[in-house]
Amino acid sequence: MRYSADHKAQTHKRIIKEASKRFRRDGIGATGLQPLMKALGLTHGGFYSHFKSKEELVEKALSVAADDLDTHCAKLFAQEHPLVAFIDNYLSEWHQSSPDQGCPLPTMSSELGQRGQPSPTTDAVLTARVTQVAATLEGENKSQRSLLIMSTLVGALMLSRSVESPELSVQILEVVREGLKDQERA
Amino acid sequence: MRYSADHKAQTHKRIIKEASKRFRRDGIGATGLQPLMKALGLTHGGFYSHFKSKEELVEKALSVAADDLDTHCAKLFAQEHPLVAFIDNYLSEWHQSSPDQGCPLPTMSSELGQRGQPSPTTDAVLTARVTQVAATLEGENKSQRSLLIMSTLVGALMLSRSVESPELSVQILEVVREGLKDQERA
DNA sequence: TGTACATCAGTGAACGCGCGTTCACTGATGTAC
DNA sequence: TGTACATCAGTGAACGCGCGTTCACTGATGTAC
Repeated sequence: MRYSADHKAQTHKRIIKEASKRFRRDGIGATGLQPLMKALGLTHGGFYSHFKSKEELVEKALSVAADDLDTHCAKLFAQEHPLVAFIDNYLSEWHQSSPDQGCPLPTMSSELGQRGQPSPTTDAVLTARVTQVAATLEGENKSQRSLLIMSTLVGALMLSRSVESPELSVQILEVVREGLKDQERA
Repeated sequence: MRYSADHKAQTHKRIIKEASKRFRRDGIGATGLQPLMKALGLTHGGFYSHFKSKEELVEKALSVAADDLDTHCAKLFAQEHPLVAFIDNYLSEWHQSSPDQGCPLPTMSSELGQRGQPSPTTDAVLTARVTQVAATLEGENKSQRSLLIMSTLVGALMLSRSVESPELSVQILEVVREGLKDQERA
């Protein structure tokens, strides 16, 4: 059943979009292609007319997650207090409970490292944020301090999501959020 | 073939030990019980005379990893400059390239969170380190500042391991290591 | 001390399952005449 | 404008594979007499 004009491109995008959500929410290994395609109302066989392997999808999905994040962050950094806006957003309860729509670093990077298939996109996402954050800083060693801030944000969000106690989870967000802002104020 | 006295206890420990390495190095999902038992010179069927499920092994292995870390950290915090020793060790190139022998937080916590089986041991490991670090601090808000330091360490190590570029990997270690020490000196 | 028996850590084949991937096929649409 | 044909996104059964788990079995050792 041949479809009109850009139907394939649409489906292609839909697969990547859904994958980029699932990879971030459940992890790469725990995301099956069969359930993924089924969720889009498609059968799994058709997958390979879009991608040559799961690995290719991983790379594309990570890339799309990176683009989403770029768009999202552009708005934050356009605000009056860009660093405050970024930190508050990164460690918001919304971000903590929406891994499928957020930064791929706390969810996907450890698995990508363990798989031995590290992606240039990981580096790109990290350096993009480091650059944006650095631009908001005053004084010396901007990029170094920015890298330190990013490490803290990624670590805090991952821990906040992984911890069993809801109180500890919230505490991590709050303490790190306020601590980081205090640090750069001083 | 019945074995002498404490033979079972020995094997039990060996399984947990090997699992705690593999879970940290490869991830939980990517670690098969069959290869794990084979690596110990055993067959996979015997696994269930030691544990009732893989999940039980995960919990025990995480617990052992936590104990290893406790022992290791006790030495560091007994040194003259405990915080410096701890930070330097946590972000050392040895730790970065030995996930199977190091802190389980950067390797296992995100997967535990994603699996929806968060473990109290995750919380225990984190709070143990937070308490130890807090005890070395001067001034106010010790536990808050300690939690911020731990988030930074965990995030930095995970990123350093996940990033593609070796230069960036080393840079993360160095910058965060020195940045954190500077911060607490000031 | 010597023999019969019970124990049970470990064996290895088998279970169903979901994985990533392949492939012959379908059939609605676009194109050519 | 109407008809014949080519295209190819998507179908769905099947592939081999490794997973976690089960289970009837083995056989060296400890125990009982």
